[in-house]
Amino acid sequence: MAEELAKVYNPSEVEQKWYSFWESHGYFQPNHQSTQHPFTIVIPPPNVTGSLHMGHALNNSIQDLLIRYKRMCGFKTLWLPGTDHAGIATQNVVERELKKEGKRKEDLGREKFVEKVWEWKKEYGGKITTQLRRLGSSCDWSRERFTMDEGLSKAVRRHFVQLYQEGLIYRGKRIINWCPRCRTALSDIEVNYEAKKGHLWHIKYGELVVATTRPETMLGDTAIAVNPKDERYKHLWGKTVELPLVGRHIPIIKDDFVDQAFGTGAVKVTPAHDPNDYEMGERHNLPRINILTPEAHITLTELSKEERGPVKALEGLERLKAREEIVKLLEEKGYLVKVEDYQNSVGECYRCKTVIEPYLSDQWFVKVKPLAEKGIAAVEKGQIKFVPERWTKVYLQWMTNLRDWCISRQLWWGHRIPAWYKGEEIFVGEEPPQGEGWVQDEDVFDTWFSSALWPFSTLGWPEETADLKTFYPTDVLVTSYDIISFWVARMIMAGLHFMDKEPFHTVYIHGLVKDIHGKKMSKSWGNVIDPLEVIEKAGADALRFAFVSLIAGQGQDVKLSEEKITEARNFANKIWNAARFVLMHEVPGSRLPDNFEPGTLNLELADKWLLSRLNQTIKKVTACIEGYEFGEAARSLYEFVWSELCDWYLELAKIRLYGPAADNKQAVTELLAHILKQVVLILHPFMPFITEEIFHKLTQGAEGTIMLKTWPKAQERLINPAAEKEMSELMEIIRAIRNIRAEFNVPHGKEISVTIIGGENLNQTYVKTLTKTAAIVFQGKPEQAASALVAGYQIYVSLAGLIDLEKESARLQKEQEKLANELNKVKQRLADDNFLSRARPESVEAEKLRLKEYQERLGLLADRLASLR
RNA sequence: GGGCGCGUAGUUUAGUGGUAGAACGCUUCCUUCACACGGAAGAGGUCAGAGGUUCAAUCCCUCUCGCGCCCA
Repeated sequence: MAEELAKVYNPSEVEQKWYSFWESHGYFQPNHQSTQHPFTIVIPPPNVTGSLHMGHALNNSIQDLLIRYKRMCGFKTLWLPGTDHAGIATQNVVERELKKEGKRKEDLGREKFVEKVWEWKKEYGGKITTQLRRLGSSCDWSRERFTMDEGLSKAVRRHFVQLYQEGLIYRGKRIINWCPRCRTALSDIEVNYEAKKGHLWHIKYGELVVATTRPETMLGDTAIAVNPKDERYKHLWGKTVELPLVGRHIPIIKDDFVDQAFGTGAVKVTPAHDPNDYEMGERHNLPRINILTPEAHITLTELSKEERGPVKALEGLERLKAREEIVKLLEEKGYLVKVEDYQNSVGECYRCKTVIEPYLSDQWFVKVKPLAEKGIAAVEKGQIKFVPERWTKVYLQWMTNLRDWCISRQLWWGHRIPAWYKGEEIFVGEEPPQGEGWVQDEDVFDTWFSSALWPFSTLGWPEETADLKTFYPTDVLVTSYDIISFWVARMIMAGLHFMDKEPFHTVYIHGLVKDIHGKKMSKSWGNVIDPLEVIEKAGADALRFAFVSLIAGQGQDVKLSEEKITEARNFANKIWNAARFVLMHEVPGSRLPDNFEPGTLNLELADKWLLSRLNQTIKKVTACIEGYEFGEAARSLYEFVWSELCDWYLELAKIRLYGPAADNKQAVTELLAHILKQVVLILHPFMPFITEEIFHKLTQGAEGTIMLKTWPKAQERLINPAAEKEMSELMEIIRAIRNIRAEFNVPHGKEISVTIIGGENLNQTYVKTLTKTAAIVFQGKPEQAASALVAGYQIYVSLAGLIDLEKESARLQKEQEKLANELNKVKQRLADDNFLSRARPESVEAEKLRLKEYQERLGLLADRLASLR
């Protein structure tokens, strides 16, 4: 007998052991199958400041499942890991640290601050990669990358310089989204719009009344606009009005943009503080007067001396405070006509939720249109497929409505823009310019400007490395739908432009992890489940299996609960105990050869049945993984292992294992070992740790790691419909007898006698063992018996002294009712000429069969009932 | 306003043009030698509502209601 296993599986004892075993042996590296076709995934790089949350856990469970599967299929498999420098987020974290010491980053200066971030990164940045290891992720850590590595930084410079040379990058003063807290520009998609309750202030401008949600910006008004179709204001065209408080004279202009139904139909125009007003300003050549500092405090420096005087008190006020004060002033001076409640949508910074300020400043932009066109074409032509398919539309919609991408950020942490200035001169290049007096641009790039290159910068681009040649384009990108626009679209554009080849052929989009009620997990809700705690308590395998089995077909959000994790943990324990059972009965030295052929054994019905089910399961699981139906694959494995293998087969195997015949014992133990081996192989991508542990116990270490074993191929000739049919009949019969035992409270230990009319050819041993039956006969209807009709057999369980005639009659009547109901439906259908003439002939045949069957069963039921009376 | 998704047992859900499946929870029984993180049996569903297509709709189409998300 082999080594005895613990009664309860303890994941924490084995998981870390196996991970270091795998990593130290280099099994995650692609060189094990060096002759095969490559299969590559690049990890969506988590923020270097981050720690593992459930979103990562789901995302990486899926990637690892694919990677481990492909590796077993013999691909030269690379899963390339790394982290992202996450400009704003990381800078914020370190700034917060500084704040604890009472310092601001300006106190350190740029160089010292950036040094500090690097230090911070060195100390804490590895956290998430350790955590990814805990999850079992089989990433090739020897190729780990960071977006600010020298190589990747070079790639970013190349990215910028080449686009600049191609005329796809320009610098200019534009209205951008400004976060006054982060004090940087943001791209359009980094702003989240929230519906907020606000007010609409109606203010008298000369003889006009304008409505505005932002009265504080009036200091920068340079026009009033009305719609040219608006007859109400025809008489004012071309005239000027005096701007209240400030006294500036501003023109009344006509512009189609103005919505006649908004407020009074006349709007104030503030070109420096509103994107639409900016456009109007462009069309009408209006001056742009900036009235806010980068911190969004009022500044009057662009006002003339005369204008400044009356509003002097506002200088330096924060924007909301300024709003209050200006409203107060307007009211005092009689300019305020009325105030209405108004709901409008307010942009917030996606990092810190501060209200965004449309702000006029010098920034770098990418002309995305030409890049987007390629990105659209690649998807339309099917070179890139989204799974599930519906995300294609989201992607295309976004790509067709792109505006130029603002890529400069006023941060210190990030890739410094490789542009230098000397007076009016500008130099753009990968290396600094020669000569004196050049000053480099202060700004850094949007982090996404570097992560757009991730699928090839990580492989060595712009160098033509061997890795780049082998592994680009990558195969599948696995990510959630919330970064399709941030990241996926941009990688596609960059890949097509720089590599002339789409970066991946498939984008697998999964949902977000929510709590059981579909609510987002957040600290303030208190509904966060920490993946590391789960791994600690239930094991990484359980967490992974819980996730994967929760994945539904359409990429819905995943609702995670403690219960689901417990279920998965219990499943791991079930697998463990099945293995324990097999190993307990293992015949010493009966190690399975690689070419073990189960068909050569002396097989009986249950064996044939299980082999058939196993091969069906292999087929199903393989097809599901290939078709990205991971949830279905997991459910099918669960069903096979728990119900078919454990609940039925192992119980039937015990007949031989605990019985007298020694030769049968040999066959069943070998078969069990074979089955277990196959099971752990197909489970391995789902639950890597427990399967490695069992595989090692089973093979006594002689076959090395399970990771590099070949993925089982379904053997068609072992698929046995006859055996499946026979077994399922037996299972029905057994269930029926058990049901009778339970209904009539037959004591657990008491053996019964059963009659199965016509059941001579059934496997009696199975029925006897699983129903505690002493004797089975095949004819004669016993008195004092409960009966059942299944699979065409009449079954009688003798219950002398136990039968309650009332109860049995009630049971049968219930059955009769149900059947009569069904029979009626069938009769109706068969009486319908339309059905007979139009339904498929097979359907009609099936109905006729059912009619016959129901009638027969009803007849028998009636007999039975009559005999009870 | 435009778009997308979802409404199936108490809960979370799978699924299919032809008798609706599971898990958890619940009820009853069982510490039998793989497992009580277990086994056996059972109760529980007008498949959101209304129309339509069809011989036949939970499934396809339209509308309504409810929930969620994205974009403007």
